[in-house]
Amino acid sequence: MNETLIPKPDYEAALREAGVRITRPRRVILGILSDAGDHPDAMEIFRRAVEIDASISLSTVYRTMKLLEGIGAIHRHAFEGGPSRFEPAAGDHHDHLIDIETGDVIEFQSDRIEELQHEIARELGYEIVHHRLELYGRRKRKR
Amino acid sequence: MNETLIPKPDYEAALREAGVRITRPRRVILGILSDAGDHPDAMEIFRRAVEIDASISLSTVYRTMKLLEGIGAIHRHAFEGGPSRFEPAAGDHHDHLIDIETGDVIEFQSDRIEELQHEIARELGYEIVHHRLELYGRRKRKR
DNA sequence: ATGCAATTGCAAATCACTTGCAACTGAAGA
DNA sequence: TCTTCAGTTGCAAGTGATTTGCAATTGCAT
Repeated sequence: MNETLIPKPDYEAALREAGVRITRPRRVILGILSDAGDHPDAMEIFRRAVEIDASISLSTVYRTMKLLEGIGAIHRHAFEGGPSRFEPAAGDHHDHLIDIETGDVIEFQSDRIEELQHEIARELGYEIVHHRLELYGRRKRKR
Repeated sequence: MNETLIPKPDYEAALREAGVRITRPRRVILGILSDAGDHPDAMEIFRRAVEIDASISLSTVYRTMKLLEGIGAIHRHAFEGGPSRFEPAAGDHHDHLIDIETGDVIEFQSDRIEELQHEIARELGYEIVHHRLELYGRRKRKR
């Protein structure tokens, strides 16, 4: 859709900065993440990885996702009733609308909602560390 | 805090209406849910249940939660990084603020946010079936 | 090129549930 | 009240997603 508009995140630099090795399996997984336009889960990433290097293991995919999440390079989303799905952390903050029929994920953003959230938290005596806003919906058939 | 203000849901009537038996284990679990002021998970409900009737099994707790969720008597919340937690469906809609230090759950409600959500979904060509809004925060120390 | 701690693949383990099955029990009817 | 029997239960085994132990491998700083 608009892949060309999104700058590919430089994962290798992030790894180097985190002081971890840039290994072959990591390079493969990172490549997949860089040009994933969707929100794949670990198994899907594994499937794509095996196409490139058959020796990669699912554990390594999980370990790499955890590592990348740890250094803040990707975000993990545990949408309802399914495995975690991942996306590059690059780009600005957004929330998700999940098509309950297809599993498609649509990103959206609302400053107004963000504001309201902080306002609510503040009133309750809390400061938000992070939040989760997911809309589960069904495509309206145009009439 | 305000247990006395919340009407205890009549679970037994709900079960009867759903045409299922009111058994001893169910009565015990229902009793626990009725006066749970918190948002316990299955294991916690099981622990409380065993106090009352040592023969209750964890499977029955899970089966009962699924049953109650199915008839709409309770809501299931899968907060980040933990097992599902439950709460009576009685009372009006609200979202949750989770204290990331203690796990405490605070309920809040914002008509404005609800409105905005529908507006956003509509603009994207979707109708919301349900949604999930969770704020994860830390208590502000009063100064 | 060498050394070795970081990393990997594989298998086994864990966590939160779910399910198969034989025994048990509400509750509708005799 | 007593029967009857499909709905329920406890227990153990099974799942799906993810994590972990460990021995073998491999980046990468000498």
